[in-house]
Amino acid sequence: MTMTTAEENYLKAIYHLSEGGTKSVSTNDIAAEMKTKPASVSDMLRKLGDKEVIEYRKYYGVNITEEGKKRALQTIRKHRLWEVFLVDKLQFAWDEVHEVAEELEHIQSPLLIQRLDAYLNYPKFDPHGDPIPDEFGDVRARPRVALNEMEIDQTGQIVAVKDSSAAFLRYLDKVGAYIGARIKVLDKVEFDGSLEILVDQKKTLFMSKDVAANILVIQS
Amino acid sequence: MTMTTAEENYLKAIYHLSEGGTKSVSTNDIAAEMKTKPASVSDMLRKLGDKEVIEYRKYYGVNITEEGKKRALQTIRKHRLWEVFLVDKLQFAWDEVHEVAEELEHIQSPLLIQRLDAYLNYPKFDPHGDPIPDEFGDVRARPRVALNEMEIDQTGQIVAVKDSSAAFLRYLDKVGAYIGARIKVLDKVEFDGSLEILVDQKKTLFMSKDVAANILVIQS
DNA sequence: TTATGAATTTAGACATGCCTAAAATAAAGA
DNA sequence: TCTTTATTTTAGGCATGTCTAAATTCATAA
Repeated sequence: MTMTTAEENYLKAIYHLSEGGTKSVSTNDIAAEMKTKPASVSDMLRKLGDKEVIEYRKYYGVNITEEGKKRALQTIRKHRLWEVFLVDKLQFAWDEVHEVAEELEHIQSPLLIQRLDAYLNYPKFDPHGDPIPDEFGDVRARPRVALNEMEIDQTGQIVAVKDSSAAFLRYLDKVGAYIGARIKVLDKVEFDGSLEILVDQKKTLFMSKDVAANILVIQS
Repeated sequence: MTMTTAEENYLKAIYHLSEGGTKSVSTNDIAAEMKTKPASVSDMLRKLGDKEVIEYRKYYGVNITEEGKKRALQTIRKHRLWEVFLVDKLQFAWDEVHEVAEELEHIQSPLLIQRLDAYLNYPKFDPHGDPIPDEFGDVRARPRVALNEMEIDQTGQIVAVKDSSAAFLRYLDKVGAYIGARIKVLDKVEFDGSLEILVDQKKTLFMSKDVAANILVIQS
């Protein structure tokens, strides 16, 4: 069973929207992610349901199946391997690679991906720090550290929070330290363990040791 | 003005069918080349005519325009650069690369091609010995030598004949030494200058110096 | 010059993937 | 429970690119 480029893109979006939660994903959310209209999404969900890569109950959103997850991870694997290629071999900057990888990921050739993987020396993470699934869809989680344990000049990406209270999340949102933000430790104050952080290469912000201890980071 | 993958493929086919001759290319020939039906070709010719990459007079075949030639050569450039990448970097065999390159050539990113070209060290020929057009569409013709001038162990590809009489072409066809065949000189007889040739890595054949002098080869 | 046959084009269908507008459904509040 | 509102689906249309079958055009040979 082959999938079109559009089908692969929808499945990838559904996979990403499913990550973390166990709840079904809504038509509206998929439409927003794919930058299409809900009506187009309904059409596609019927098709993906027929192919049994998602479980689709009209009006109740979708859940991705095991088969669907496997497929999505293969596409993600290809995307991330190409990103490594573009950065490591062709000198692209890490923030220039996404669009091109979005096209390259749909090339159909298992041999190509196998050879590319070997050529890149079996990388485990892409230039954004995201893990590259292996050919079976298994991913190696990158070890997380609390932000307050990082040293000056180390960089990474915020991936989670320990305290997910609304108040804390509101605070993070306010200062611009969202999940996914790329950060660098500019300074650490000996006296109280507070930190100065550079967010997304532009904004600096100060936070107490207690706040930093609640933020989980993967280092890069 | 952007072109779809299908349009690019048709234009490339028309370019190849135009090579050499100055005559227009027929709908039937394009259909054969593209493995589609003449009716589908007619549809596409109208579209390509509207875009002014071909000159299309109903019932009289098509001629490619200068703009069309430029576009076709860009696609061919991408195809051949990817072939070099697959063979030089990913250890593909020269006869395994065509299908994959056929997909890769449609990736839209001038920067990618520019970087790939540099990374491959600005190759002038692809693994089949075909010239790679530069970014302006100019091609460097590979120098041709008569087969009888080649030395033992040298390899190349038959690209033309000096004597194109029907009798000679019939002879070539009979022994399997068609235009495009990849050959290797296995032995040369001092006494009469006759040669032993390996064709397409499987068939060996003997030919006189006079026959060999009529066969033009690009060396690889 | 006209008829015949081959090449080509047109007409009408179908699949994919998108859209807008209208209808149907679910969920939440009175 | 009933009604309102937001979400979702369906209906119908459009563009691309394919097909078969029918109509048209060209070119050749009687």
